[in-house]
Amino acid sequence: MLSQTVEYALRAATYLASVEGESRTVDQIAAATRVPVAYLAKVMRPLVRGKIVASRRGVRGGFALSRSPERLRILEIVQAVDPIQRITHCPLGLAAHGKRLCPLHKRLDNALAAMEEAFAATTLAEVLSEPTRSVPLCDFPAVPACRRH
Amino acid sequence: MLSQTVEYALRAATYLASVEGESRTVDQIAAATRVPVAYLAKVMRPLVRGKIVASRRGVRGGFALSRSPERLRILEIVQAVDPIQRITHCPLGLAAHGKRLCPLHKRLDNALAAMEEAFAATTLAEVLSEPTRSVPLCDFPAVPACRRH
DNA sequence: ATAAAAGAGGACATGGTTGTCCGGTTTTGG
DNA sequence: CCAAAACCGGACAACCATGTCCTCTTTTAT
Repeated sequence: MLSQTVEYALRAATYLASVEGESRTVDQIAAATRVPVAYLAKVMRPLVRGKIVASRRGVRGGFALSRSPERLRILEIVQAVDPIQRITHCPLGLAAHGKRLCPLHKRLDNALAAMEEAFAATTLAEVLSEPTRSVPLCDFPAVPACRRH
Repeated sequence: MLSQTVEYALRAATYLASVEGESRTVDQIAAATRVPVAYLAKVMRPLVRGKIVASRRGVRGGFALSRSPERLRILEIVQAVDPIQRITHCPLGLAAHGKRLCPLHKRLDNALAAMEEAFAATTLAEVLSEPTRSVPLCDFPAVPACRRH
């Protein structure tokens, strides 16, 4: 239902939020979030293009959130990586209705809207500061920051 | 986001609802709903297994809704054909939290729940008797019933 | 200047979804 | 009983999502 890509992107973003704007390499993010490194590298690209994260190449490079977690809604991450396709016209393609959705597809679009709404309702900051005592992304052990140097 | 399979199943069910419990062959349903015949045949099988529709083989056979549209929620069709996988435990697989969902996945599951809720909120009958003047499944022309005989 | 670190991007493998096809089985009408 | 109608089920093709790998480019430290 939700793609792996979305899952991975959200894990990465949550992790980057948890280190408070600091920069982390793909390897660090992958290790922390249990995502295949090589694939995560691909997932990060649309996040960069979508200005969710900023990337820096070269030594001491990596990825960092480009906005504060308070201003980053989960929906933005989803849309950057695997956009929710709202139904804007009848997939049957008959022009007779003009732009009006038929009842069935109106309902389907409502369902998509509900999901979109759920994603729009939460910021990354809220995920981090959940009222519960649990740690985001389960309690994967604190990941060492840059150990070199 | 929503699979083709779900889309097709819902079209088929809506069509069968629109003919008031009468039986229709795969070919008739496919023509009415603009779905590839051979694939629709596959989609119908889980609907049969899920008791959404009943099938009859042989001459004058076909598919018919096994319940009245008032009692058929869209969600049931979705679940029969391509079940919404709710998130019941952290996909990171760490046992430390026990059965508790981490904040991120709680939110994701909320989104899935919202979608599930939207599907559960509507019956096929409601799709057919939409307050708007539009015809379900767009206005594909009335499909002739069994012309033989 | 050079070497190492790290992201960017493309080529390729794998698996699941979508879609086609065909033979088998059940049912009905004559 | 026989033939036609129709669903059942499995084999196979095409395509996209997922995942791996390798090379290129950028950047920094020495």
